[in-house]
Amino acid sequence: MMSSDNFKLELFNQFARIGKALGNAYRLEIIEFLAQGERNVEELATLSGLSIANTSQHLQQLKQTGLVTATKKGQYVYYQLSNPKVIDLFAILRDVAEQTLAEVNKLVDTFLTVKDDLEPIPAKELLERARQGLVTVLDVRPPEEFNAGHLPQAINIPLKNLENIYHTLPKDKEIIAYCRGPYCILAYQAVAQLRDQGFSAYRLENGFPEWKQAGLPIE
Amino acid sequence: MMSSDNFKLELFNQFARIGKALGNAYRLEIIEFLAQGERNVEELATLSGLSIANTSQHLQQLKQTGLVTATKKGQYVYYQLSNPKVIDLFAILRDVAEQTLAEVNKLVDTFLTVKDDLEPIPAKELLERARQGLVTVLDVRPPEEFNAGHLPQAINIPLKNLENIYHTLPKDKEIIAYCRGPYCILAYQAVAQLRDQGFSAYRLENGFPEWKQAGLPIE
DNA sequence: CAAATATTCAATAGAATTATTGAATAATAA
DNA sequence: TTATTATTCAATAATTCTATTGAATATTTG
Repeated sequence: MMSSDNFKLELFNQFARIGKALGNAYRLEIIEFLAQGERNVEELATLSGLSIANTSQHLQQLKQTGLVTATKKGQYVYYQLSNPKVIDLFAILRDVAEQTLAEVNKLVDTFLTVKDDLEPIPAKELLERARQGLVTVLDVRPPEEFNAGHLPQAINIPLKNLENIYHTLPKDKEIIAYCRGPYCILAYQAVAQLRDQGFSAYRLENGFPEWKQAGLPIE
Repeated sequence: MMSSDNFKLELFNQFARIGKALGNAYRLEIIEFLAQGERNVEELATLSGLSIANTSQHLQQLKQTGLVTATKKGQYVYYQLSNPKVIDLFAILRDVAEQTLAEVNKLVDTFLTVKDDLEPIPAKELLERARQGLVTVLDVRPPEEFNAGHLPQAINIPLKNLENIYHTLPKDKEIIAYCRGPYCILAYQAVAQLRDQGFSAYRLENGFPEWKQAGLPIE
């Protein structure tokens, strides 16, 4: 019979497995990608810039700790987050990092120079204003992520297309841009470009996964 | 100027530092001890069974990731959690582990055989019943953790003293025992012993730190 | 049936992590 | 001032982690 000290150590070793799984930048990035919707190995490798073998290795680790699940479709293996709480876990990990690691703030201050987040108006108010056509909600993620789920009334203009399309946007409406998460550069760059063109543009602080996890409506 | 890919990788490397810090069973245990109140190196070494040098090494890592802070008092260095959100982070990490790692449930089912948690009666109701003297709230942590903070109306009987003291407890009142966290064995063992002696005893599901983080009153 | 494609596995090398041991440092007590 | 105590540092060895490379496996296409 296992002693209570051994039991506790074994149990905490299991908890530590989750910590280890999150202890690598690429695996965190994969989690962020999967938070937008399921992806296959090749897509994840391309998105992250890793080799396919290395991507598969990281996915095996995430799978073995139960953070992701896999589904075979033909010869493609699609990966999903196993549980929406993984989004909450990553969100609070980022939050803690933001508050405890000076380097996070230094990086953000240096690189993400478009400062003002959207004033934290209630999500319900944003939804109502969007419904009334008073603001443009702009999703700058790739189309397949938009298709997997997005904010109600959102339009999808991936950042790389923005330069060619912004002139079709009404200038008399505020634009609220959002992306994969709170540190997604695409939303920052979109807001910067739009402001350069005279638009009144802001960034939603969180991304689509956090919005969804908050129980807010999605399409 | 840092490219946006580099920026993202650097930022996620910072997030990964938090994951790595949590990727070791002993550091998680230290976090759980510090969640009850500040401790010095020697105390933490004794509680965890690690050498003082090794304990200090783990503490340096936790300090460098900002999860703990240190305060010198005479020749003693006292460590604290830097931020109560670290308790939330550990709680959700456990929660995710519970849902994704079969081994967690296997360990718990095998070792913690006293099954019924307290029915999830609202904390407010528990508090009111304690105030009216209808239940006994029993804190089985060591006295220094009890002194650092505890549930209102709680009495402190460390598990090792319970055998000699339980006869002083009123048998006509339910006993609600709590400890350091949801998997703390001391509360399980207390409940088992009390039931053996004919008491109507249950375990509070969470520990003192989670109670506190929920904004519930403490003494 | 063979070729192509997607993915995983296995082996390897280098880097990172962890525990141990002894030395060094800082603060207090005698 | 010296001895004691508490803690940290540094070096080392063992273990674990990560990326790479090539092979193996599974599925689809021609």
